[in-house]
Amino acid sequence: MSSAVASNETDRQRFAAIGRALSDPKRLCVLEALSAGEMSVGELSEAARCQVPNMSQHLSVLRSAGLVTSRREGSTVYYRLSDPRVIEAYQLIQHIAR
Amino acid sequence: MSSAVASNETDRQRFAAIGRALSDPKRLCVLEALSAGEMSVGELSEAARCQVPNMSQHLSVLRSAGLVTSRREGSTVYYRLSDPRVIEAYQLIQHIAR
DNA sequence: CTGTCACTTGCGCGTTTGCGCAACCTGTGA
DNA sequence: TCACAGGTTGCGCAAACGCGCAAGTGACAG
Repeated sequence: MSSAVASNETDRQRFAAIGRALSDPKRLCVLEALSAGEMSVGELSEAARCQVPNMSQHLSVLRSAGLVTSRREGSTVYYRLSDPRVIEAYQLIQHIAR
Repeated sequence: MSSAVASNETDRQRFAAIGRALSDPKRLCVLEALSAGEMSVGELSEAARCQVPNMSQHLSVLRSAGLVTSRREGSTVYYRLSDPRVIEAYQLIQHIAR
């Protein structure tokens, strides 16, 4: 079966976690911003027009879904996409939405 | 810009609706089932091991996100994927989750 | 040690979500 | 007309979510 799609319940829960990470406009805004490269939490919160604690929570959702990774430099934390396919998936969704 | 990803707030809300549709294991189960072809609500509820009214609500989420369409034949309603790219997107998510 | 800057975490609130259950439509056949 | 099978819709509840705000942590300069 080349179009392998079938999976078990626990797998689907992991996949659903990714779907959930993609289910909020501000988190999508973060992905768009990070597609241009690394950004700090402060910069991202400005891009999404929300407060820093709120952005930190959104980033934690994206991080536990495995879509972004973080790196600390001094007191600043930089986030980046963990996988270029994340943007591919997002673009596919954009096309599906026409 | 070939990797066009930027969008405005209202667009992102539509994209987020698709993400939300992908954020539940039972709805993903539906997409897997429908990747093999049309199915009735009763068959889908059996595949996802849930009650028919519950499945009907999940299908309504998928339908308003534009991922599935329905067709009535007698008293039976058949659902199908509205776009083959839906499965592509789901497979991408599966790969991202490893 | 004391601020201070950059984040993260905890808490409380209002809203949304998923679910079971009952009621309601809508075709189909008798 | 009646009953029934296949779906949909409405309701109520517990759990999860997004958010603002306050407090906590970590790194670094003075």
